[in-house]
Amino acid sequence: MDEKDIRLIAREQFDYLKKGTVEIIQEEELLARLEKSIRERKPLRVKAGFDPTAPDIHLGHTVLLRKMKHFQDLGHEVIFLIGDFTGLIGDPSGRSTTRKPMTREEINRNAETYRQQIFKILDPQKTVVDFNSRWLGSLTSFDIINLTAKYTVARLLERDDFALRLKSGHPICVHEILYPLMQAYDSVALKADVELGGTDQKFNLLVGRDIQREFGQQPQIVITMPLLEGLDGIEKMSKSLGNYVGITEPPREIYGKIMSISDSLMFRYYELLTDFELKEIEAWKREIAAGRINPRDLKAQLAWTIVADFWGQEEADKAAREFDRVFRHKELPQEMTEIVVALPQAQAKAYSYNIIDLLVNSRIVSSRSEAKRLIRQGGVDLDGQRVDDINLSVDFSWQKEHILRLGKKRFFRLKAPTS
RNA sequence: GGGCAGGUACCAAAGUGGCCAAAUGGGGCGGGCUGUAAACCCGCUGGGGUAACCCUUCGGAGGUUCGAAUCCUUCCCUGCCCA
Repeated sequence: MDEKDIRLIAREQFDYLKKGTVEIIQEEELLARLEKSIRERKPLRVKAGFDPTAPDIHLGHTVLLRKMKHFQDLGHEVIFLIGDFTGLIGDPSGRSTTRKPMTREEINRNAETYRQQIFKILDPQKTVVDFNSRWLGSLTSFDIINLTAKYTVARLLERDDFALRLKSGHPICVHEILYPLMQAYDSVALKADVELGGTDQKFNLLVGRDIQREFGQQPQIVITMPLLEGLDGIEKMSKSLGNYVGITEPPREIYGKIMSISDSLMFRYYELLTDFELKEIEAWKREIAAGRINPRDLKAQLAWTIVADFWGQEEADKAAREFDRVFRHKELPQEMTEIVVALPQAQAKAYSYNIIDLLVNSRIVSSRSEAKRLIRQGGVDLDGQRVDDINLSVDFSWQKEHILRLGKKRFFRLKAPTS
């Protein structure tokens, strides 16, 4: 292979990798390193760190995972680093308050869940899963002092999160300041060529470059990926905000959640979560503006595609059918949560139960006040009839089951006790 | 170690003796409109009660008072300034 070919292939790889990124620091460095990798037949070491806080991987994570996959497609070595040690500290990124440190057990459990989930996207054969406690856990106090001596307080405090907290009078603990240094040291330990992260990680990733240089290594190339907005379209997708879609959620849930996003968010999701070409997506926008495409159909295609990614096409078809059935044709879902009604004998009068008791005792709602509130607001439906009387008694003596609907989305099949 | 300012519901933030289950905004939930859209409009958002009303809540624990989120004591937590 001559130099010209090498340059050509490197360029091709570069373009493939650049798609969807926010920033590559530095582009020329990446190009140069791709060339070197091809020339020496040595794959690049690509690192991405994950905090073991969320037991569920959601679509937000997949933006990054998909980029990791792209590196794998090109034969590079991808290291999925579970920050089990740094998890004990808590990443201050984007935080206005100190993160609560996790326990060892929680971290282990979450780490295991990660392992089980990431291979829905990454190639298990080509993925190295590592834990940073492997090296961080055995650093001596001396090592740590030595590490901290390589950076200044001012540089650590200049980052936005800290500056903001400092200004608004929120506490910053010393261990939080140390976080970026620890993450940077991961790059040293792994001799990373590239580190991937969300845009919120930019600061940490850059510290990695500086620290690697201090340790006599060539600084890693930093690639940042956009943060995916959550279902609300405003905040970033996160478990704690509850605006997320977990990749292990049932197909129907994923489908439904995607269908509920706004049209503008839909395009964002297309861009970051599917392999559709940007050109095609832009064309759709024009078609919608011209009234030639119903955005609903496009959204259905998005929902289908995402479900198919994680559950296969058959499940995606099923989810789509079920969705149409329940929400377009207003029919009952095929599967509903079944609840066997069981009330204390004293309250059971010939298998006739008060609606409030029914809701509370079957734990569908958490208090009697809430049950009343729901009924008064017209949010409770029994066998297709809106319940407007909070004293309604539900008869199970001749009819063995009832269909209960709460709001628009929650369905229950209530069954009489079998005894 | 000293001085000052704070800690209010899911979050932010008013309230500084009774009119406070606690303004307002956000979030959430329900209804309307719709494409389960989004946006928008209306309502609800501690618990018990059909209701009158009662019970629990304003960092923790005590106290003053007929009555405390509000006053006092003490403890815990946070920020700022000084050392």
